[in-house]
Amino acid sequence: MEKTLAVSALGALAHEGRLDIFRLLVRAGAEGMAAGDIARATDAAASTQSANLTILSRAGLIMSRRAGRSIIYSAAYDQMRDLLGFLMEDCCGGNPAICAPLAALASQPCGAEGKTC
Amino acid sequence: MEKTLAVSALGALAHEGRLDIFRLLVRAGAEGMAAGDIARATDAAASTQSANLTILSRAGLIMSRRAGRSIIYSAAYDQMRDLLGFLMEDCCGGNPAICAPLAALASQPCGAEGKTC
DNA sequence: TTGACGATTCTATGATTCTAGAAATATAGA
DNA sequence: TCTATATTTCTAGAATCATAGAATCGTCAA
Repeated sequence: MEKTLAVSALGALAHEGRLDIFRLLVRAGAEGMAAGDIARATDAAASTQSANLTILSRAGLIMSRRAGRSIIYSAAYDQMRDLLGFLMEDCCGGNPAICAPLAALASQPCGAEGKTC
Repeated sequence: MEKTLAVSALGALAHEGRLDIFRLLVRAGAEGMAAGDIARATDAAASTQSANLTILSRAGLIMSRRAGRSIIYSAAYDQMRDLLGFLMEDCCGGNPAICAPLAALASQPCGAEGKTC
């Protein structure tokens, strides 16, 4: 991932409303959620909502598809993975000590103690 | 990690200059770097530099200590790990599919193909 | 104590971002 | 076609952020 894209993705997530939207979509899975349902869930004005969805889209963190009158948004898991990979890649440069606990965190099986995954 | 802190950390990193500083410090390891050396490496005005260091500090991503006339900054690896953990925790909610490649990414031994770590 | 140096804080200006109302666009159904 | 619904785009004011010069603070060495 390029630095510019990483900055844009980090900026998109650095907003309480957009972080809420993103987490909602990640929880919603591949089928996604309609823009209206997202707005209802996060209690935001439609136009504000739409602006935030655009920002997340442009950062590549979510995708959209039309279904009738609704537009369905879903999380772009690949991009999420790339972003985390980018951050982790940097974290290892001169000090692999941080890698170990991170690897432990990620490789722990779902349902293990202290994990929601 | 609390959402507010996560937003603040993401916001701190969502800036090219600050991302550069942070990556530099992560590479510098636990001994850190003096503010002046960072400014020289990133080619920034002293006051701009200082403002950015303050923002990263307040987000908990870096720490500082005085050494004579210099102030030495170093990356807060724990906070970095917590932030990644927070993002990963969310990514697993309803769709563990993303966990697997992430775990692979993180648990891959340093020096493996396609990894800088 | 004085001077030099490293760094921060103060300050003001310019740029960007946030927000939501109003208008416009796209689709479905009668 | 006409109407209702879902969503986006347009717009402008308010708020926040970014930047760097100038002044200040803390430390060291002579």
